[in-house]
Amino acid sequence: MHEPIRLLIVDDHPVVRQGLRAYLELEADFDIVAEAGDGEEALAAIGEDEPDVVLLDLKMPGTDGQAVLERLGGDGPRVLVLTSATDSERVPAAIEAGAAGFVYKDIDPDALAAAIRTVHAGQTLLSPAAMRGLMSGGPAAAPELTPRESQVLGLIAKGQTNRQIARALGVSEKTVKTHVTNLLRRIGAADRTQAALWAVRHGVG
Amino acid sequence: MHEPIRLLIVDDHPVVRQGLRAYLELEADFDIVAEAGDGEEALAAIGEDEPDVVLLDLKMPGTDGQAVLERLGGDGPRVLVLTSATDSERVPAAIEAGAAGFVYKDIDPDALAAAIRTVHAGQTLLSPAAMRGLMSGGPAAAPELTPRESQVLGLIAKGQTNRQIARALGVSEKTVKTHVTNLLRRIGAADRTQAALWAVRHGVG
DNA sequence: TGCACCGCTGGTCTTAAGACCTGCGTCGGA
DNA sequence: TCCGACGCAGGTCTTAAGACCAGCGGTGCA
Repeated sequence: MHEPIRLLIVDDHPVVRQGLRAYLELEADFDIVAEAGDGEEALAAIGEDEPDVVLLDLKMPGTDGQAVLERLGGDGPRVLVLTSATDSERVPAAIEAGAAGFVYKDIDPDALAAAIRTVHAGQTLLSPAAMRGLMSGGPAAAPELTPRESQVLGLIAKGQTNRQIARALGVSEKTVKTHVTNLLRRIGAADRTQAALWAVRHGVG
Repeated sequence: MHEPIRLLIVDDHPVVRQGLRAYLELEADFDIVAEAGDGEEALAAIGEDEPDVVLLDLKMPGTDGQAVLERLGGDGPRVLVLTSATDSERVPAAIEAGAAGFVYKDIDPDALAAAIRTVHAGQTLLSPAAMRGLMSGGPAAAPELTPRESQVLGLIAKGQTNRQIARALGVSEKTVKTHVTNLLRRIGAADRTQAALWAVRHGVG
């Protein structure tokens, strides 16, 4: 009778956490012992709930995934980094800090379950080719925004309110809100402030 | 019987506009014909209300003061730039674009009235020494934030919410809000997004 | 001693923001 | 024709944000 793998899901977006929980709960050998929305909560959960494997998003406001890894110092649970195309430049540093591997957030459920079992078994999820691919080239590609979303993001990055953007573009505020909601989801930002900072980092606007 | 000087006040902060109106209304030879909260409103007001002198803040989200000056192309009303210690690096470009002078926002009311009359009379408010002082040295000095305000601003610039900041600093959210309110006023930002962008530009955080 | 500044915190209130529901019309491609 | 993407816009609802009222205690300076 083997013990289930105790999992902690760490991501600042409830949608991502819920999505991961929804399919990880279907695996009989997984036990999701906690969720955390930021690094501090994650560290607390690691202390209290003693997960075997942490699914850790690196990009979180405040105490982020990298800080968690550094606080752990290679001790404790195995850490599987959740990343996305826009954030993969952080992965090498995370591996350096003790992560046992990484998966893309849009990985299919079976592959994710397999990745969890692999790191739990003490292996790492690193192939030299994959690491080289990650480290080659310049900044990560920006996610695909529609032309209008890019335009709205550019104006957010100039500090405009939705109302101002609506006026500038000659559309309703409701329409702007829709674009904002959509672009936030695409770039993985929780709010406009993060979106503005993202835009600055990625040379938008 | 001479005509009053028709004034347009352009600043995105209602507090600033109200403050200016409060003391300019006391001058018998001034007639405040309009206010505007951003560059587009300003241009519309210039077309409709035909001010003689525009008191123009350069730093506004969206269509800013510089854009207004460029759109005017040196035609139309005399423009007196409202600036603050943190924004004086924009003044030379504004003068280049046709502004007739500049005053600091914290100027005393009598001096402001005199400045308005001066530019209205066709003169400029530029002394070579003042311009040299503006253009010498590097980036403008940051306004004086308290240590705590700087700290909070740094965390805003990392995309944190008030709640997250409160947790990170070990204080109440109420306290964070107070610091935010105070620092927004000091740096002249209308909201946290603008504050974050300001911080990025000024190397805070 | 009085005052200003600082950090902390409570309260009330308004509103901008954002999530999530919906639907329409246009366009392009299978 | 159907479907997805896109842009536009309506609706409902929650809540984070921010303004502005207040107060406390500590510190430093005139």
